[in-house]
Amino acid sequence: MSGVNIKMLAEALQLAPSTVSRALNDSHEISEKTKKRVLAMADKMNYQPNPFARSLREHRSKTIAMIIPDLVNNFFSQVIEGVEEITQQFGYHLLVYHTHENVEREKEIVTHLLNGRVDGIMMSVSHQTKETEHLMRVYQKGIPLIFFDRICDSIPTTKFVTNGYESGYEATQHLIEQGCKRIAFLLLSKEISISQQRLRGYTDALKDNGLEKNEDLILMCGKDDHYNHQLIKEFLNGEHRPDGVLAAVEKLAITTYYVAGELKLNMPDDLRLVSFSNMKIADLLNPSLTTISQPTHEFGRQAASLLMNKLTKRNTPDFKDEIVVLPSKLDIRKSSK
Amino acid sequence: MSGVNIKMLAEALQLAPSTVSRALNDSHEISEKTKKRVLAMADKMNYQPNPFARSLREHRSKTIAMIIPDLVNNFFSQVIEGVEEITQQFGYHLLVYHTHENVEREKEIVTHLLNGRVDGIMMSVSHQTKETEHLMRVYQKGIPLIFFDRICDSIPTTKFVTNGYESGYEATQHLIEQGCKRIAFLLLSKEISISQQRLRGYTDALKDNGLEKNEDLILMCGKDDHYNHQLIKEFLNGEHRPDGVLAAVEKLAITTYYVAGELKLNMPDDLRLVSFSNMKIADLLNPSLTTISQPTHEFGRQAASLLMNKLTKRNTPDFKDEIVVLPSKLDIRKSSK
DNA sequence: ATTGAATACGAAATCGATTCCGTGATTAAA
DNA sequence: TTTAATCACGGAATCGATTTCGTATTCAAT
Repeated sequence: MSGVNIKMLAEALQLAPSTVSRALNDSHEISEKTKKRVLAMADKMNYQPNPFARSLREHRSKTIAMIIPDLVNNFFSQVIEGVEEITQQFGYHLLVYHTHENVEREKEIVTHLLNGRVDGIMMSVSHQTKETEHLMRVYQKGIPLIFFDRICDSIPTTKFVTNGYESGYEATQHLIEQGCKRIAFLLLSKEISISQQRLRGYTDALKDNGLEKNEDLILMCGKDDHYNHQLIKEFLNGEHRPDGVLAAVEKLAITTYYVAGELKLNMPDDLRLVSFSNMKIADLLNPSLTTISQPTHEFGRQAASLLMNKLTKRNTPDFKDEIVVLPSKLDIRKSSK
Repeated sequence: MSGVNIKMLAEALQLAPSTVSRALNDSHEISEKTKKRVLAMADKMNYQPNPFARSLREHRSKTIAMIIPDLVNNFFSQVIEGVEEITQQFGYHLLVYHTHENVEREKEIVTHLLNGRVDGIMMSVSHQTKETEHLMRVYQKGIPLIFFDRICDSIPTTKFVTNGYESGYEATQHLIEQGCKRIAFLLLSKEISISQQRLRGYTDALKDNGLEKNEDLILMCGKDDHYNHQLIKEFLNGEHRPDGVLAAVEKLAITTYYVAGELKLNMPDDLRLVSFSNMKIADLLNPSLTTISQPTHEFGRQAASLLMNKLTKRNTPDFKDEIVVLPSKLDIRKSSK
């Protein structure tokens, strides 16, 4: 049934379990000769240490958790790739949990991880998570915690974000330079926290270019695609329709494509579009989509590296309460040119 | 540092640890009154059972592993979503490992999972994994193992695949009906195992329609995008260029779009294209892409359900050595119409 | 020759939850 | 009223690896 354990190994070698354990862990207390014998026998008997016995004793699991809202948006898939690249190098295991933007689900997951199952947590909070008590408990328990993208400000730890403000500003500036006079901003009401900086960049760019800020041009969309479609359609069909659109999230840009098609609006002539997005085939859309893309793999790699460093090196100081900014990149394509 | 354990709980309640354990597990040997007291105190002291102690004792981890080649292809992201949906319902944890199409990496991962860390494994093998000894070891160890999409025939267990043959046939038939005479098939050399059925569907459809099979129309592409680009460009630029293309994987369809653009080939007039793909925005490509999409979430849900059933219900028979087929769906769009 | 320190290993406790085996008390059956 | 069964719980072993104490030997130093 189960495999060989250290006791069986010890018996086969006519040694005590303690000696075998030390030999396997390359302790200086064991002679080279014995070490070789043990290693050889362990190999021969195909010995695999029991991870739970070890974790129980050592109070660490060599496992970290990644808690994310969703995967369908390929942003997080790409981040995971980056994370996994690092954790594998360190021999750590990666548990993945989805909150599906549900705060209650997030609480459950986080609470379940309070029992030591993981040595560290990387997470992106579910939209406007107001309550932070469950996160504070993780922090106070001393479990290394890192936020990325959707961060929680009130927890004093390191957070990785992208430069939403600058990107929003840059994208808006670009649209203005292309001659847009009425630039709209599309965002998901659920994503306020992350979209807010993008929105500020947008409004500041307008202001700096002497364009009036117009609340009517800021369109709050919801979760339902069909509803958004109607909303955007009315918006783009109105008398005072915008000549430029900056979408805070990819899915709203997609909907804009559909609506533009229905309304026979020609992009970029009738409407210029820029979107925050990590789509790989922006080039292939009709017209190709100007995007602001985040350094997803870098997100994963840097956050995971910081965590791995903390977990594997002795006397590492606690994470600084700071926000690390990884710049996004504006790729201008035909939808805005 | 660490949390409260069952012994501390017992002390606070003036009970034996064994009694507390039984009360928490709702044993019939414990009176209702005591159970209530224990539950209340456990709640008050914020007791969280140690998962490693439990796993060590029970020889099960309530964790399963998902081993996949890659995530960038959103096929697997979507499957994971389906899996996670099920595992969460059962309170199971999900470990994710990527092989990056590297057989050696796959062996390492699989071998590491032989120690009981997971109760079950769901995997999609890295391309043409010829050696199956490492998989056989998992099977012989008695760890429930399920394959999906990229399966390993020689292991007698349940495998989930999609109907590549029928889809390949249907797509080819569709292209023929649209008037294509010279239909090409694009595949990745690394993906032979999975593309082979699609290829057979393609060739049979040609045969059944009285079209000659032409080896020159079957294009083996490689891993490098740039190389593929050149290859496809020469292919589509030749004198005997095809008037229809069936791409076995999405990335080759993407490259075809680029090449068609460069060569000023008009789709669908000069070239009709159909691709196996799970892209969500096929509608938005220029022209919109006709796809054969797999039921990804269903893949994840069904495979995970089968596994959960096996792990949580007593006396479940071993997985049958069978192949479950989940049909793909042809969505005809402008690239082929 | 005696003391001191390495050297190389063994015995047993430990991590925290579960469970086998008892055992005193209460209740039901004879 | 005696016997048997049931109830409700305690004690201790157990899962498998690590680690704290020991201890018997060897070797060098005084």
